[in-house]
Amino acid sequence: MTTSPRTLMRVHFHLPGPDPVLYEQLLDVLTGITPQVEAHPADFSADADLTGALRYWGTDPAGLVDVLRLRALALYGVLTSSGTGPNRTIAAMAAALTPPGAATIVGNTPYDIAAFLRPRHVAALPGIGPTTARTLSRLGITTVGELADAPLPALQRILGAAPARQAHDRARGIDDRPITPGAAPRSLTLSHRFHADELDTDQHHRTLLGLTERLGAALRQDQQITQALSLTVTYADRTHTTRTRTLPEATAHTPVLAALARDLLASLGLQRARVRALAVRADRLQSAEHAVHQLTLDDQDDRLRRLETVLDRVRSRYAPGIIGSAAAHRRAS
DNA sequence: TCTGGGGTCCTAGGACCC
DNA sequence: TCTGGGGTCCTAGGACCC
Repeated sequence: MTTSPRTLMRVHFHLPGPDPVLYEQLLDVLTGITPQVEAHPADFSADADLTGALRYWGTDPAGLVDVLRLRALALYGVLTSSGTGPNRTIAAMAAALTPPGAATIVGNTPYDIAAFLRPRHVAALPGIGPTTARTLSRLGITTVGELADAPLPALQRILGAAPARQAHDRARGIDDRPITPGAAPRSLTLSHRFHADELDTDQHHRTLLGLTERLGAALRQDQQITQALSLTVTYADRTHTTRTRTLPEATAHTPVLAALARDLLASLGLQRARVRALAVRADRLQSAEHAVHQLTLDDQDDRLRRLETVLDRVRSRYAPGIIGSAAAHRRAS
Protein backbone atom coordinates (compact mmCIF):
# COMPACT_ATOMS: atom_id res chain seq x y z
CA MET A 1 0.00 0.00 0.00
CA THR A 2 1.25 3.47 -0.81
CA THR A 3 0.03 6.74 0.63
CA SER A 4 -0.26 9.85 -1.47
CA PRO A 5 2.58 12.32 -0.92
CA ARG A 6 2.04 14.92 1.75
CA THR A 7 3.35 18.46 2.01
CA LEU A 8 3.92 19.63 5.58
CA MET A 9 5.21 22.95 6.84
CA ARG A 10 6.92 24.25 9.96
CA VAL A 11 6.68 28.02 10.33
CA HIS A 12 8.36 30.25 12.92
CA PHE A 13 6.79 33.63 13.59
CA HIS A 14 9.47 36.13 14.58
CA LEU A 15 7.54 38.28 17.05
CA PRO A 16 9.16 41.42 18.49
CA GLY A 17 8.51 39.98 21.99
CA PRO A 18 6.32 37.46 23.81
CA ASP A 19 2.83 38.37 22.62
CA PRO A 20 0.25 35.55 22.85
CA VAL A 21 -2.50 37.72 21.32
CA LEU A 22 -0.41 38.53 18.25
CA TYR A 23 0.54 34.84 18.01
CA GLU A 24 -3.17 33.89 17.98
CA GLN A 25 -3.78 36.41 15.19
CA LEU A 26 -0.95 34.90 13.16
CA LEU A 27 -2.39 31.43 13.72
CA ASP A 28 -5.67 32.78 12.30
CA VAL A 29 -3.77 33.88 9.20
CA LEU A 30 -2.34 30.38 8.89
CA THR A 31 -5.70 28.63 9.41
CA GLY A 32 -7.06 30.88 6.67
CA ILE A 33 -4.70 29.00 4.37
CA THR A 34 -5.19 25.51 5.82
CA PRO A 35 -7.31 24.32 8.76
CA GLN A 36 -4.78 21.55 9.44
CA VAL A 37 -2.66 23.49 11.95
CA GLU A 38 -0.89 22.40 15.12
CA ALA A 39 0.26 25.32 17.29
CA HIS A 40 3.48 25.38 19.33
CA PRO A 41 2.98 28.40 21.60
CA ALA A 42 6.22 27.79 23.48
CA ASP A 43 8.33 29.18 20.64
CA PHE A 44 5.66 30.87 18.51
CA SER A 45 5.88 28.28 15.76
CA ALA A 46 3.33 25.99 14.15
CA ASP A 47 3.10 22.89 11.99
CA ALA A 48 0.60 22.70 9.15
CA ASP A 49 -0.48 20.15 6.58
CA LEU A 50 -0.63 21.90 3.20
CA THR A 51 -1.58 18.81 1.17
CA GLY A 52 -5.26 19.67 0.75
CA ALA A 53 -4.62 23.41 0.60
CA LEU A 54 -2.32 22.99 -2.42
CA ARG A 55 -5.23 21.56 -4.40
CA TYR A 56 -7.63 24.20 -3.09
CA TRP A 57 -5.34 27.12 -3.91
CA GLY A 58 -4.05 25.56 -7.12
CA THR A 59 -0.44 26.41 -6.38
CA ASP A 60 2.81 24.80 -5.26
CA PRO A 61 4.38 24.79 -1.74
CA ALA A 62 6.55 27.82 -2.53
CA GLY A 63 3.47 29.77 -3.62
CA LEU A 64 1.51 28.92 -0.49
CA VAL A 65 4.42 29.71 1.81
CA ASP A 66 4.73 33.06 0.06
CA VAL A 67 1.05 33.82 0.69
CA LEU A 68 1.61 33.23 4.40
CA ARG A 69 4.82 35.28 4.44
CA LEU A 70 3.19 38.25 2.71
CA ARG A 71 0.04 38.22 4.85
CA ALA A 72 1.96 37.99 8.15
CA LEU A 73 4.17 40.85 7.05
CA ALA A 74 1.42 43.05 5.58
CA LEU A 75 -1.15 42.56 8.35
CA TYR A 76 1.10 42.39 11.42
CA GLY A 77 4.62 43.34 10.33
CA VAL A 78 5.90 39.93 11.40
CA LEU A 79 8.64 38.02 9.58
CA THR A 80 8.27 34.28 9.09
CA SER A 81 10.75 31.52 8.39
CA SER A 82 9.28 28.38 6.91
CA GLY A 83 10.32 24.91 5.86
CA THR A 84 8.24 22.48 3.85
CA GLY A 85 8.75 18.84 3.03
CA PRO A 86 7.03 15.47 2.72
CA ASN A 87 6.96 14.90 6.51
CA ARG A 88 7.29 16.65 9.86
CA THR A 89 10.95 15.80 10.36
CA ILE A 90 12.01 17.34 7.06
CA ALA A 91 9.75 20.38 7.44
CA ALA A 92 11.18 21.07 10.91
CA MET A 93 14.78 20.62 9.75
CA ALA A 94 14.18 22.84 6.73
CA ALA A 95 12.66 25.59 8.89
CA ALA A 96 15.48 25.37 11.43
CA LEU A 97 18.11 26.30 8.85
CA THR A 98 16.06 29.10 7.29
CA PRO A 99 16.66 32.78 8.17
CA PRO A 100 13.73 35.14 8.93
CA GLY A 101 11.87 36.27 5.83
CA ALA A 102 12.86 33.18 3.83
CA ALA A 103 11.68 29.63 3.16
CA THR A 104 13.28 26.28 2.41
CA ILE A 105 11.28 23.98 0.16
CA VAL A 106 12.24 20.29 0.03
CA GLY A 107 10.73 18.20 -2.74
CA ASN A 108 9.17 14.78 -2.23
CA THR A 109 11.18 12.59 -4.61
CA PRO A 110 13.58 10.06 -3.06
CA TYR A 111 16.42 12.06 -4.62
CA ASP A 112 15.21 15.36 -3.08
CA ILE A 113 14.83 13.72 0.33
CA ALA A 114 18.24 12.04 0.31
CA ALA A 115 19.98 15.14 -1.02
CA PHE A 116 18.52 17.21 1.80
CA LEU A 117 18.95 14.75 4.67
CA ARG A 118 22.14 12.79 4.10
CA PRO A 119 24.80 15.53 4.39
CA ARG A 120 23.37 17.01 7.61
CA HIS A 121 24.79 16.44 11.07
CA VAL A 122 22.89 13.82 13.09
CA ALA A 123 22.14 16.40 15.78
CA ALA A 124 20.01 18.29 13.23
CA LEU A 125 17.59 15.33 13.13
CA PRO A 126 14.61 15.85 15.48
CA GLY A 127 14.85 13.15 18.16
CA ILE A 128 18.65 13.20 18.26
CA GLY A 129 19.68 15.37 21.19
CA PRO A 130 23.19 16.12 22.47
CA THR A 131 23.44 12.87 24.44
CA THR A 132 22.47 10.62 21.54
CA ALA A 133 24.61 12.63 19.11
CA ARG A 134 27.67 12.05 21.36
CA THR A 135 26.90 8.34 21.58
CA LEU A 136 26.61 8.07 17.79
CA SER A 137 29.77 10.06 17.18
CA ARG A 138 31.75 7.59 19.31
CA LEU A 139 30.62 4.96 16.78
CA GLY A 140 31.79 7.11 13.89
CA ILE A 141 28.28 8.19 12.92
CA THR A 142 28.14 11.94 12.46
CA THR A 143 25.88 12.51 9.44
CA VAL A 144 22.27 11.60 8.78
CA GLY A 145 23.42 9.53 5.81
CA GLU A 146 25.74 7.45 8.00
CA LEU A 147 22.86 6.95 10.44
CA ALA A 148 20.57 5.83 7.60
CA ASP A 149 23.20 3.31 6.43
CA ALA A 150 23.91 1.90 9.91
CA PRO A 151 22.45 -1.56 10.65
CA LEU A 152 19.30 -1.24 12.74
CA PRO A 153 20.11 -4.09 15.18
CA ALA A 154 23.38 -2.38 16.11
CA LEU A 155 21.58 0.92 16.69
CA GLN A 156 18.94 -0.82 18.79
CA ARG A 157 21.57 -2.31 21.08
CA ILE A 158 23.01 1.15 21.66
CA LEU A 159 19.99 3.45 21.72
CA GLY A 160 17.19 1.10 22.76
CA ALA A 161 14.58 -0.46 20.48
CA ALA A 162 12.12 2.38 19.95
CA PRO A 163 14.53 5.34 19.78
CA ALA A 164 16.75 3.43 17.33
CA ARG A 165 13.83 2.55 15.07
CA GLN A 166 12.64 6.15 15.13
CA ALA A 167 16.09 7.63 14.39
CA HIS A 168 16.76 5.10 11.62
CA ASP A 169 13.39 5.77 9.97
CA ARG A 170 13.73 9.54 10.15
CA ALA A 171 17.28 9.41 8.78
CA ARG A 172 15.83 7.62 5.74
CA GLY A 173 13.05 10.19 5.35
CA ILE A 174 10.32 8.05 6.92
CA ASP A 175 7.98 9.85 9.35
CA ASP A 176 4.21 9.42 9.13
CA ARG A 177 3.22 11.51 12.15
CA PRO A 178 0.06 13.42 11.24
CA ILE A 179 -0.85 17.02 12.04
CA THR A 180 -3.53 16.87 14.75
CA PRO A 181 -5.28 20.22 15.23
CA GLY A 182 -6.48 20.90 18.76
CA ALA A 183 -5.22 17.65 20.25
CA ALA A 184 -6.09 17.44 23.95
CA PRO A 185 -3.05 17.62 26.25
CA ARG A 186 -2.10 14.41 28.07
CA SER A 187 -0.78 16.11 31.17
CA LEU A 188 -0.96 19.45 32.98
CA THR A 189 1.84 20.91 35.12
CA LEU A 190 1.85 23.81 37.57
CA SER A 191 5.00 24.94 39.33
CA HIS A 192 6.21 27.43 41.88
CA ARG A 193 9.73 28.82 42.12
CA PHE A 194 10.69 30.26 45.50
CA HIS A 195 12.32 33.70 45.60
CA ALA A 196 15.08 32.22 47.79
CA ASP A 197 15.90 28.61 48.56
CA GLU A 198 13.20 27.52 50.98
CA LEU A 199 14.09 25.30 53.96
CA ASP A 200 10.80 25.55 55.85
CA THR A 201 8.84 22.30 55.38
CA ASP A 202 5.61 24.03 56.45
CA GLN A 203 6.11 26.51 53.63
CA HIS A 204 6.73 23.60 51.23
CA HIS A 205 3.40 22.10 52.26
CA ARG A 206 1.51 25.39 51.99
CA THR A 207 2.93 26.05 48.53
CA LEU A 208 2.06 22.53 47.41
CA LEU A 209 -1.51 22.95 48.69
CA GLY A 210 -1.85 26.16 46.69
CA LEU A 211 -0.56 24.40 43.57
CA THR A 212 -2.98 21.47 43.91
CA GLU A 213 -5.89 23.88 44.41
CA ARG A 214 -4.99 25.66 41.18
CA LEU A 215 -4.42 22.33 39.42
CA GLY A 216 -7.82 20.97 40.52
CA ALA A 217 -9.57 24.19 39.43
CA ALA A 218 -7.81 24.13 36.04
CA LEU A 219 -8.78 20.50 35.45
CA ARG A 220 -12.42 21.15 36.40
CA GLN A 221 -12.52 24.18 34.13
CA ASP A 222 -11.21 22.04 31.23
CA GLN A 223 -13.68 19.24 32.10
CA GLN A 224 -10.79 16.86 32.69
CA ILE A 225 -9.84 14.37 35.36
CA THR A 226 -6.46 12.90 36.16
CA GLN A 227 -5.46 9.31 36.85
CA ALA A 228 -2.05 10.07 38.40
CA LEU A 229 -0.17 12.84 40.14
CA SER A 230 3.56 13.63 40.06
CA LEU A 231 5.52 15.87 42.38
CA THR A 232 8.90 17.24 41.32
CA VAL A 233 11.13 18.93 43.89
CA THR A 234 14.02 20.99 42.52
CA TYR A 235 16.87 21.67 44.94
CA ALA A 236 19.38 24.52 45.26
CA ASP A 237 21.94 22.63 43.15
CA ARG A 238 19.32 22.25 40.37
CA THR A 239 19.05 18.49 40.86
CA HIS A 240 15.52 17.26 41.25
CA THR A 241 13.48 14.32 42.41
CA THR A 242 10.15 13.18 41.01
CA ARG A 243 7.58 10.97 42.72
CA THR A 244 4.51 9.67 40.93
CA ARG A 245 1.43 8.00 42.38
CA THR A 246 -1.60 6.53 40.64
CA LEU A 247 -5.03 7.44 41.97
CA PRO A 248 -7.57 4.72 42.81
CA GLU A 249 -10.01 6.57 40.56
CA ALA A 250 -9.44 9.48 38.17
CA THR A 251 -10.53 12.79 39.69
CA ALA A 252 -10.26 16.58 39.59
CA HIS A 253 -11.40 16.89 43.21
CA THR A 254 -8.98 19.19 45.05
CA PRO A 255 -9.01 17.48 48.50
CA VAL A 256 -8.10 14.14 46.88
CA LEU A 257 -5.31 15.75 44.86
CA ALA A 258 -4.07 17.70 47.88
CA ALA A 259 -3.96 14.62 50.10
CA LEU A 260 -2.02 12.66 47.50
CA ALA A 261 0.40 15.54 46.92
CA ARG A 262 0.95 15.79 50.67
CA ASP A 263 1.76 12.06 50.80
CA LEU A 264 4.20 12.41 47.89
CA LEU A 265 6.01 15.29 49.60
CA ALA A 266 6.10 13.42 52.91
CA SER A 267 7.51 10.34 51.18
CA LEU A 268 10.60 12.35 50.22
CA GLY A 269 11.33 13.00 53.90
CA LEU A 270 12.83 16.42 53.25
CA GLN A 271 14.63 17.70 56.33
CA ARG A 272 16.49 21.00 55.99
CA ALA A 273 16.47 20.53 52.21
CA ARG A 274 17.12 23.72 50.24
CA VAL A 275 14.14 23.66 47.88
CA ARG A 276 14.19 26.00 44.91
CA ALA A 277 10.97 24.93 43.17
CA LEU A 278 7.98 22.62 43.43
CA ALA A 279 5.92 21.30 40.52
CA VAL A 280 2.79 19.15 40.43
CA ARG A 281 1.75 17.37 37.27
CA ALA A 282 -1.59 15.75 36.52
CA ASP A 283 -0.82 12.71 34.35
CA ARG A 284 -2.95 10.51 32.10
CA LEU A 285 -5.70 13.10 31.68
CA GLN A 286 -9.09 12.01 30.46
CA SER A 287 -12.41 13.69 29.81
CA ALA A 288 -14.51 14.27 32.95
CA GLU A 289 -17.33 12.47 31.11
CA HIS A 290 -15.49 9.27 31.99
CA ALA A 291 -15.55 10.03 35.74
CA VAL A 292 -16.96 7.22 37.83
CA HIS A 293 -17.16 8.62 41.32
CA GLN A 294 -17.51 5.77 43.79
CA LEU A 295 -20.54 6.41 45.92
CA THR A 296 -19.56 6.76 49.52
CA LEU A 297 -21.54 7.16 52.71
CA ASP A 298 -19.38 10.14 53.53
CA ASP A 299 -21.58 13.27 53.73
CA GLN A 300 -18.52 15.40 54.35
CA ASP A 301 -17.05 14.37 51.00
CA ASP A 302 -20.26 15.24 49.15
CA ARG A 303 -20.48 18.60 50.87
CA LEU A 304 -16.88 19.37 49.87
CA ARG A 305 -17.60 18.54 46.24
CA ARG A 306 -20.66 20.83 46.21
CA LEU A 307 -18.65 23.61 47.86
CA GLU A 308 -15.92 23.15 45.24
CA THR A 309 -18.49 23.65 42.45
CA VAL A 310 -19.65 26.91 44.03
CA LEU A 311 -16.09 28.17 44.49
CA ASP A 312 -15.25 27.33 40.85
CA ARG A 313 -18.16 29.55 39.78
CA VAL A 314 -16.88 32.41 41.94
CA ARG A 315 -13.37 31.99 40.56
CA SER A 316 -14.60 32.05 36.97
CA ARG A 317 -16.59 35.23 37.71
CA TYR A 318 -13.83 37.17 39.44
CA ALA A 319 -10.18 36.13 39.30
CA PRO A 320 -8.54 32.69 39.26
CA GLY A 321 -6.50 33.29 42.43
CA ILE A 322 -9.16 35.06 44.45
CA ILE A 323 -10.23 32.02 46.48
CA GLY A 324 -8.16 29.29 48.06
CA SER A 325 -7.82 27.55 51.37
CA ALA A 326 -6.56 29.69 54.24
CA ALA A 327 -3.76 27.18 54.80
CA ALA A 328 -2.34 27.78 51.33
CA HIS A 329 -2.09 31.53 51.93
CA ARG A 330 -0.88 31.70 55.52
CA ARG A 331 2.72 32.80 55.77
CA ALA A 332 5.10 31.50 58.38
CA SER A 333 5.52 34.13 61.10
C1' DT B 1 23.28 32.09 22.61
C1' DC B 2 21.73 30.32 26.79
C1' DT B 3 18.27 29.09 30.22
C1' DG B 4 13.90 27.63 31.93
C1' DG B 5 9.21 25.85 31.68
C1' DG B 6 6.02 22.63 30.27
C1' DG B 7 5.28 18.79 27.63
C1' DT B 8 5.96 13.70 25.40
C1' DC B 9 7.91 9.27 25.09
C1' DC B 10 10.78 5.50 26.42
C1' DT B 11 13.28 2.09 29.43
C1' DA B 12 14.43 -0.55 33.41
C1' DG B 13 13.29 -2.59 37.50
C1' DG B 14 10.20 -4.07 41.04
C1' DA B 15 5.77 -5.80 42.70
C1' DC B 16 2.06 -8.52 42.00
C1' DC B 17 -1.03 -11.95 39.99
C1' DC B 18 -2.19 -16.10 37.63
C1' DT C 1 3.13 -27.06 49.01
C1' DC C 2 6.69 -25.04 46.38
C1' DT C 3 8.79 -23.10 42.21
C1' DG C 4 9.05 -20.78 38.03
C1' DG C 5 7.49 -18.25 34.01
C1' DG C 6 4.90 -14.76 31.81
C1' DG C 7 2.02 -10.78 31.78
C1' DT C 8 0.65 -6.40 33.65
C1' DC C 9 0.96 -2.42 36.25
C1' DC C 10 3.48 1.05 38.67
C1' DT C 11 7.36 4.00 39.50
C1' DA C 12 11.77 6.60 38.74
C1' DG C 13 14.58 8.61 35.73
C1' DG C 14 16.56 9.90 31.19
C1' DA C 15 16.30 12.12 26.77
C1' DC C 16 14.28 15.13 23.93
C1' DC C 17 11.05 18.84 21.80
C1' DC C 18 9.01 23.46 21.31
